[in-house]
Amino acid sequence: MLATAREVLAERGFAGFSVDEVARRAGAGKPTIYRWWPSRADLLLEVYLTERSARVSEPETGSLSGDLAALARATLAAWRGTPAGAALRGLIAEAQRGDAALLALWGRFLPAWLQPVRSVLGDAVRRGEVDPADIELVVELYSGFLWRRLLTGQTDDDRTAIDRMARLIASGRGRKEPRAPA
Amino acid sequence: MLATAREVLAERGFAGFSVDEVARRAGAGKPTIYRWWPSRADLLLEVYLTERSARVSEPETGSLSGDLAALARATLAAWRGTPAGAALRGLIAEAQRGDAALLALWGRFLPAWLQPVRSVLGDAVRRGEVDPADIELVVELYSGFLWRRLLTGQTDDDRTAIDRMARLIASGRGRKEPRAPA
DNA sequence: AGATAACGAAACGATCCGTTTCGGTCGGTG
DNA sequence: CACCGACCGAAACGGATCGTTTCGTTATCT
Repeated sequence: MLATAREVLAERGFAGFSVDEVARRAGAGKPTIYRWWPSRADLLLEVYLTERSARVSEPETGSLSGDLAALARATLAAWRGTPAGAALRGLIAEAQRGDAALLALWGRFLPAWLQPVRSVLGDAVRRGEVDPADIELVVELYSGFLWRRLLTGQTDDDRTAIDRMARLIASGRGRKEPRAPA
Repeated sequence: MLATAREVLAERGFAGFSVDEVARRAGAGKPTIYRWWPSRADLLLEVYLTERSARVSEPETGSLSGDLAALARATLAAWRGTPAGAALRGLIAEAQRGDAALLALWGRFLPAWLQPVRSVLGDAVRRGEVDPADIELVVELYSGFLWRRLLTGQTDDDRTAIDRMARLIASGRGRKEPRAPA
């Protein structure tokens, strides 16, 4: 079932992803699909989560900028090479309808999605590389960078741009008084 | 006509924005709407452009971080207080369908949208505040920050976050070798 | 005044979501 | 071995929306 959804997303992208299409290909009835997933968005979400958790693992390069770059590259690779990218594009697009159920789903999904970045940032804080007060800023800039690339279809592995992004974000100059180097 | 579209967007957001609804309220026929705008997205786009060009003007604070912060706050204010925010949310959502015409529209719109940031960055380059090679990075981080906020509904005037974002982005530490101050 | 173009209203074809209905197939039971 | 009930695929339905077509009316221009 999920396999069929993945297949449709991979072949025709979010544009060609409809519940009817998935049901047809799976040789299943729509009621059966709606038995397990309350809405199309839930189906997209599950496709994304399974796909992504299987692919992206926590990097350990020793520096925040290295970790951020590795994480970003792995995420983009997963978006590029699996239906995860199409699924997330669909989720973001659908969330703009403002449906209450969608927003609830979103509220549960966003923190889960941000978990790897927060983990990497936690390490950096422990190393004294980042002021805890800067965490939210870094999370926002990092996710904004990746989402914008996803939504505009730029999921290619642009190493130099990603490295620059990671270095700038990790440089931590957002505070009024930069900390003296340890 | 545009006034009615603005009104619908303002009252019911992108969720309640349909061509039929606009036609009904305007006392006009749908064919008349489609005579001027080839698709719903074009209508959204024009609402956005008129709304935004009337509101956001180029800041001149003398520093890149100041300009970026002012620009970001003005943009968020326009999104918050006018139908422009709802219109852009709709445009971004609709673009995810991958329709060819949509992508063409997007290709013309994105550069126009980025023009104010690029202008501010041009000033900073002339002042020697920014390496021209960093322009794309700053543009990406700035737009990613704002879009992410728009798409998640966080259009409030979060001064401290915006200032931090502007300072970090403007600090220009993304290069391998930071330029020596002039 | 008469012809022509534009326009509002309504209906249409197509697509899609999410729900309901129907008929057949499989399990377990007396 | 015969029967009953739950599940499921298929199909149809109701509702919404986009973009198009048709039609009668109105307003404009000659």
